[in-house]
Amino acid sequence: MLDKHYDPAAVERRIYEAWEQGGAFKAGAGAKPGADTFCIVIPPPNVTGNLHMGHALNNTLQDILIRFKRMQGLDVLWQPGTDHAGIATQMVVERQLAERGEPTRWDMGRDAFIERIWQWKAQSGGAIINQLKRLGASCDWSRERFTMDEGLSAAVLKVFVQLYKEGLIYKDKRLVNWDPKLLTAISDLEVQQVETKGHLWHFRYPVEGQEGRYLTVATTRPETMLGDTAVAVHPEDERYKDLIGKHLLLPIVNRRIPVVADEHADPETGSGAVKITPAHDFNDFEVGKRHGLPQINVFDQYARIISDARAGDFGIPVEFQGLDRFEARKKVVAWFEEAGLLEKVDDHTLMLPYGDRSNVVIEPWLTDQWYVDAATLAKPAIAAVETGETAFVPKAWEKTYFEWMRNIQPWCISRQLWWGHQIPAWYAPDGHIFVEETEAEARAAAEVHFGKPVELKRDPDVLDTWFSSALWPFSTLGWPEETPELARYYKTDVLITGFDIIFFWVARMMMFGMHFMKDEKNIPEVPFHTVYIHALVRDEKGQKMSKSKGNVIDPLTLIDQYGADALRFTLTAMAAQGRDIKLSTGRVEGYRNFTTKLWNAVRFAEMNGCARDASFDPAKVEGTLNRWIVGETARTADAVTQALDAYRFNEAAGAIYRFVWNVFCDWFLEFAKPVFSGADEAAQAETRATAAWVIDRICRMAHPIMPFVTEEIWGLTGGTQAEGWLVHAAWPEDKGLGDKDADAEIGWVIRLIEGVRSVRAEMNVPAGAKIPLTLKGAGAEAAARLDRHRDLILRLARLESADVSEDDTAGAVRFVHDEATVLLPIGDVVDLKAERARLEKDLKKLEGEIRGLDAKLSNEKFLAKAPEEVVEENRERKAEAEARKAKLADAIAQLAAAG
RNA sequence: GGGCGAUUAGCUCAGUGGUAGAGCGUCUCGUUUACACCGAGAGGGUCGGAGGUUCGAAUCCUUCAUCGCCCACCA
Repeated sequence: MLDKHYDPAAVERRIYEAWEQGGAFKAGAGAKPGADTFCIVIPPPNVTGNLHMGHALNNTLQDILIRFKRMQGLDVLWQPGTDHAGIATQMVVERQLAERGEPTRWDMGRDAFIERIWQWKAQSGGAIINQLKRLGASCDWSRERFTMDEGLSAAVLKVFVQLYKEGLIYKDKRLVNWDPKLLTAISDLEVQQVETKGHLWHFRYPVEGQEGRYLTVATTRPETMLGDTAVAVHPEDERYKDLIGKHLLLPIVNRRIPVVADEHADPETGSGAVKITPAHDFNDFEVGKRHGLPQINVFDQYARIISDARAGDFGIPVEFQGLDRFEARKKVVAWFEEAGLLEKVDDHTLMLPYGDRSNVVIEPWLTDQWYVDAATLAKPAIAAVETGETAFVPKAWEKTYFEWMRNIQPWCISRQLWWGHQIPAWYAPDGHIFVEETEAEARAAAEVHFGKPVELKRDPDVLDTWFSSALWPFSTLGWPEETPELARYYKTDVLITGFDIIFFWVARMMMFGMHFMKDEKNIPEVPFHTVYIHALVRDEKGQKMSKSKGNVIDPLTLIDQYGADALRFTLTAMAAQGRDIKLSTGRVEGYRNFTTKLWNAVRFAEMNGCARDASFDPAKVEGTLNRWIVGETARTADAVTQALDAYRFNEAAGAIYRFVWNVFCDWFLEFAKPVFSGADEAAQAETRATAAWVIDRICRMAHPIMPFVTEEIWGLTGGTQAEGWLVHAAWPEDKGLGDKDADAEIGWVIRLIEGVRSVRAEMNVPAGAKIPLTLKGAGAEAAARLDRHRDLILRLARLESADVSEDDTAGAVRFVHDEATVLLPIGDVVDLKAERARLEKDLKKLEGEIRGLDAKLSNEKFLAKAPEEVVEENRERKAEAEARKAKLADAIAQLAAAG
């Protein structure tokens, strides 16, 4: 016996545990023999992470596809795992050390610190895996991987070494985005440009040999002037043309710097003269290279002014040495002001680069780093999307992908961290680099090179976390080993992710996948044929959820409150192919109510003895009601299938919602009530079996979206004996069921009941009052329909009687129902004036409709150019409207006669 | 500076050439073989503005307005 309210908290844990213990999600479980494969690799969440709303949406959508394909009998693998998240994880553990007053990572040393992180991972890492389970994710957990586990690390080494030997990975000294808090380089993608209100300082630089003449430069970064090695002006700029080739005397450091002509200087901007600091600005770096300027690095790794021997060489006064960059800025500005060389200060809005993890201003800094030649790797990855080998859904995202990939910059992959894949490069004392998968191989190579053994030192840096993520679609399947899984499931099918990850991850998987994986004809093979890009989840006001704003909705709280199914259904229903989802808890509550509604419908069916009948054949039902609901069910299942095939998740959810609530509950079950309590045993038996069959179909088609409640119902209604878990039950393929006669007849009854209800409510007929109904002018079919369904019409319209008759009752309330007029003689209750007003309102509306249709149908161009079926449809509508109009006019006349 | 997107009922959003929809909220009525996490009914929109294409436009095009996002080295 089902409880009155479904209790997700109690049911979900039990069911998930049973699924897992029963191996329900194992690769290939439940597949038909010889079935095709369907594989999704999960976007690996950070091992430090907690499930947020974005994960909930992302994994709900993946789970829907996985469960859908699994039920269709495919050999399904949903490959799970987590990401070691280099910076994030190292920060978490460092913070923990600080909180506990334990030694810092510097105190304990690299090996001990890494060991410490592994301990942390064993204890508290991967909480998100359990959270994914609470959401209902049906991953093959027996295959869970971690980007730092042995196999994946081997894959990383192999990829790095091969790319190095192919010349696609190289080391270079150039400006990088340096994070002076985390003390590491980061890639362009990890830099966030933030609009900031600042100032533009105008400094006067004295011209050498021309007493009293100055060249004014404008800068947003005064402190970098200590490293200036030139000033650039536009070659055509008349104001400064005579100064080109002359020299300036750089204040404070008394450095003699040239005025160079360079297109980079824009006469319209600032003063038209640009200070050039090649070691601290990306543009200036390029200008410096063009003019062979020295690169003077005035910052240390903390972005403080250097204070070692070089400081003196560069002429940096002692009082500036060791200052933080922002302190140095103040001091430089003060110096210029005092010296009378500060021309003016303007307010200025500029974009400042911030590190996405550290949230400090990033410093362009000159260092040696490792780079991937992304431009070369991007070429086949671009072509694969151009040819459609991999397609984005929605397609508009391809444009974003192309734009980035066609302008791709070298990818800086080295990080000055400890947690991650250490770069497999060893240095000989003379600086010669040996890149091999193991130290032994590096030694051997060095011995060959030098003709004798030499001492080697390994590069201390680790790789960008996204480097290992880029291998995820094949490394998780076993590569570089030639595993059966790799052969079977690569290429994978669909990748589901948010648009913010297209550059970080999707593009890089495309590049690496195509470089390392080849099909049987040795042609590069993409990692997946479809990339589904979903929206970002925001709060109900449309703001990005963030801890600092305090507007974070925790999916686990919602699961506790409303159940995982309700959350999943909400996210699915809102997953239209757009940019973002504004989530409100009211919506979740609404879909929680939906699960309760479904639950109660099943409970009602159970109370009325509806049980599965193995011999039931939906194609052979006889009762009109049953033929109708069988057809509705099949149509809904078909709509859901089509929606899921097209990744229109919201449409699938909408179809199920409407069918369960507005068709099955509102009408079928109500219509079934008189049958259940009636005397016709044959009809009763068929209706019971039909109801049970429909519930079975609902369970199946709703299972991908709401797996828990459907599995529970399926089990309680005897599903498990027949087919095992609902997880593995066959997806409904009931096309062609139902018939038009039944649809027409049930539709007629529904409209009749709705008509009566509407009139009753509008005329304020007390809900408890039973009134007689007369159907006037009814044809034979209408009379028969009334006869066949009299019981339930009486019941649902709250009537005393319902008969066909040509007798008119003066003063009856009336409405038009197809060819007939419905008369409801409600005697004293009728307010004739109100009734007349009601009818005239209807008439007016109808006349407006007819006018519109007339205009269309008398338009010759419309008749000539519109498709025949549209014209025909309009004709029918007009005929119908005219008939209704005549009936209404008649009704008003009757009323006038009565009054 | 370049690109993308949004603007539809009080709110949150579907719909993307052929009779304007849902959820929530509002109002009225209601315990009738499940469900008040319910049922019945009602009200509510010139689909951001202006042009255009079309027999027909919320839907396609142009333009304007407002809001948002992404990319970019402008001192």
